[in-house]
Amino acid sequence: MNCLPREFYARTTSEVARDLIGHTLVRSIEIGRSRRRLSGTIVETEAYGQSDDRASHAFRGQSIRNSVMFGEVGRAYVYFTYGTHFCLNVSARNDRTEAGAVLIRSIKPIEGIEVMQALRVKDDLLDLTSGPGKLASALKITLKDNGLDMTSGSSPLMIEKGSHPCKITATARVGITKETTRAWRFIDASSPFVSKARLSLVRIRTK
DNA sequence: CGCTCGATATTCT
DNA sequence: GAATATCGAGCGA
Repeated sequence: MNCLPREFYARTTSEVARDLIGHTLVRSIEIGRSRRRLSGTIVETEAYGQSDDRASHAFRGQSIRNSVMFGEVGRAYVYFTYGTHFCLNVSARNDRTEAGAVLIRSIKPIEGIEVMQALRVKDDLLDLTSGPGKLASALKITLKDNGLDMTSGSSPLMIEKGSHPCKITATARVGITKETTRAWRFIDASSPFVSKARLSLVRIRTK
């Protein structure tokens, strides 16, 4: 359909993370007997590598949890963390790398906003999907979605082509304690829908 | 506003 | 046992 093709994800994870900004995350869920389409524009991502990246889940090799990071690119890697939240990644890496993924941190809500508000039990648009845990909750993403093909138009979770913004900013990743100086977080700096990351951790470097 | 802290399950040491 | 790719309530200014 209109999905980003598999080849899009077969590149260096930081390039994929940067280029995902502006594309559209699309979610299809069942409510009773009908299907609802939820979507939003990706405005914030983070790249995670493997043996070169001590902050990556894949750093110590393959396990049950991170196996999607080692498999086919363009698939959903969902994990559970802090006992309460799910986070959505898409697997990506170039052909010289064993594993990698891009964490989708924030989207700007577009379609199915009232459904997201009900799932989040919150109305404020700026607080609806501005963070990886919030976004997963608003789109009803759980471990059941781990491994879904995000390049297929028939998948309940996919990424469609959007318009790439002209100005993207790279900053340090947030919420990690290792490799904190690497500028592998990418945001559409003009969007108010990026997460409110602790500013003290963010070193701005305009690209 | 901004900062601190507790929740809470899975993974890692 | 400790740490965790987080969030939101509660507090003080």
